Amino acid sequence: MSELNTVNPARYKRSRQRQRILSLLQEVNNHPTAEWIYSYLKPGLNSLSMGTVYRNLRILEEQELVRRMCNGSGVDRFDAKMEPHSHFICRHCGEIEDLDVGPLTGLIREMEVMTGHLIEAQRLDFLGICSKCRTQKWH
Amino acid sequence: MSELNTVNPARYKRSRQRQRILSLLQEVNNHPTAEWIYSYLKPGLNSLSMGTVYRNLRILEEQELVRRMCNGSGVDRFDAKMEPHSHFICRHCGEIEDLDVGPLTGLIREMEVMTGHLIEAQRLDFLGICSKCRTQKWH
DNA sequence: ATTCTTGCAAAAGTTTTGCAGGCAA
DNA sequence: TTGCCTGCAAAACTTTTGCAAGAAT
Repeated sequence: MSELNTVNPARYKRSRQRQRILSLLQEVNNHPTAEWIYSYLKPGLNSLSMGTVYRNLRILEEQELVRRMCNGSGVDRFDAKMEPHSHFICRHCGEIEDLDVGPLTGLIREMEVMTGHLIEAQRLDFLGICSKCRTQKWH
Repeated sequence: MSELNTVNPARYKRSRQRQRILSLLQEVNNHPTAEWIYSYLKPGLNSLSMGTVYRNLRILEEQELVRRMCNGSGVDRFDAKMEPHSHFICRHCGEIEDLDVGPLTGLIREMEVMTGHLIEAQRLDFLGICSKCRTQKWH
């Protein structure tokens, strides 16, 4: 299991900064931005810089330990939950919640046959108003 | 039908630039970037500027005549096909193809009951290797 | 006449990169 | 020792915005 949780050691060394970034992403479920990660880790890693955060997020993404999510806001978010799942995004408060929807196997097969493409992954987001926001008056 | 193809006239005037941007998006199916739209229209609209392109894309998006797609590249793409559909994105050549997958009604209901959220829209992308790229050696 | 729109240029905001020094193997 | 990694700062990019002039109603 620990082998799945580290970068390829033949290609990358172990650095404290990268370890902390990965551990943090694996512990939280709030799909943080690079800025949030930086602010969170900075107090315990005094010399940390944004360049390092961004560089490592790219490496972790390339090593398939982290996934990048781009919503419309222009700021990317990151997620270390790698099992296939979907997201619910509240268009009022912006909250992103994981939803356990497995791969849409039937649909994928159907699309593969119809198009001749090889489908390797899916990305499924639901947009709407979350239950908390629904109970308020503005909706 | 033409009423559905224009912005709210009580709120916005008709401008040549905006008309051209919308028409272009309704004619093509290549999910272009703002830069592509600008380059395409510039020859016939000599004074066009990028600021105008971006401003109008926002207005068209707000009027629900155009949808914004953010892939991981940091450059947004735009789509005037407003019927619910999915996308196939080739991770080799980058091509984006429309797939006619309607709303996942059953799944949406299930998720709504389970979470209490109100689901208003879905976004479904398939990622993989397109049939053209599959026939080449690099895969 | 009033209000929306444009082009231009500057600004804003996020992400990337070059470099010299530091750390890991 | 070799090569990856970091911090810093500058650069690169995409997108937004202020403003004065122009167009639409």
